[in-house]
Amino acid sequence: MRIGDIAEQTGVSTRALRYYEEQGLLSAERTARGQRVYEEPAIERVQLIQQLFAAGLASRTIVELLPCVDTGEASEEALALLRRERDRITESMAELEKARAQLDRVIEISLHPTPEHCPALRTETALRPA
Amino acid sequence: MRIGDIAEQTGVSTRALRYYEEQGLLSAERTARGQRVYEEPAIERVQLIQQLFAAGLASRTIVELLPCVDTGEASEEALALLRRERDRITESMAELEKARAQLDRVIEISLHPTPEHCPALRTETALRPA
DNA sequence: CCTCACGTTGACGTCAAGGGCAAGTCTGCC
DNA sequence: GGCAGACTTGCCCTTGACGTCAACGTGAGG
Repeated sequence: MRIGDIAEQTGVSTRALRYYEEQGLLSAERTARGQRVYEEPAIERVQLIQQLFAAGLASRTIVELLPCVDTGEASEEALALLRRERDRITESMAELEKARAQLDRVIEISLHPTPEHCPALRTETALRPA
Repeated sequence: MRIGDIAEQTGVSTRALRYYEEQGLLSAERTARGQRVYEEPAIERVQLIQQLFAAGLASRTIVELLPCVDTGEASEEALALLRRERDRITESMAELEKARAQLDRVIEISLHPTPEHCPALRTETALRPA
């Protein structure tokens, strides 16, 4: 498969794919004339990379973790990195949940306007009658 | 309170606070000579802004939502925006969860190496005996 | 009055993940 | 063998949330 095929099947631009290669995230064989040739596992690989990007991992972090994903082995160092990133993700999820709760509260209030929280709704005071 | 106090109490840099003002996220009175003066609610406000940033909202989006947060009222448009962002956050959380699961899997495997998944662990095939 | 930390604006730098363009090359198909 | 479309590298551009530096004003204590 050539780069355009991978782009089509993953929804990732060819520019991005070349960028991944540049960053050491994705490797490809080459034809005699220099064109990139991919095997099917590349699709899965690209999707994994996208997921990790979406989770806020930096390319430099991903490049350190991919070998572990491939071999199933992780040095102490790599293991620590894995755990740090996992914990960071967990924290991010908590942050997202809090932010979503804030938005939900505003949505609720704007849908059911009651005198108490009309003027200035504060997280704490809005719940008390005072 | 002056800008340094807010910075200290929120952990947000003075540069960031001025940026927030520039973006219309945070307002401040001024002394006769032009120095910013904040009231205490500014602290809460800054923390809210940080939360929304952490949730991936852009400053332009936040600037549209803050009035709703203050008044508890939202136009149809604002309400739609609120819902879009809430849904986006929900999606992000799902993405994070998937990525975390991937990392957890790598951690598990590297901790309990077994022959099956040593060579190349694939999401699907790793579960089947092959 | 001096000092010195703190404040001001303005402008430019950074960093990451690509976008986009140019100029040239390759491939597949008629 | 010719053409269109896909591919190559190289390079600069973009966006957002600030960092950083410069050059200068402010204000409270000694």
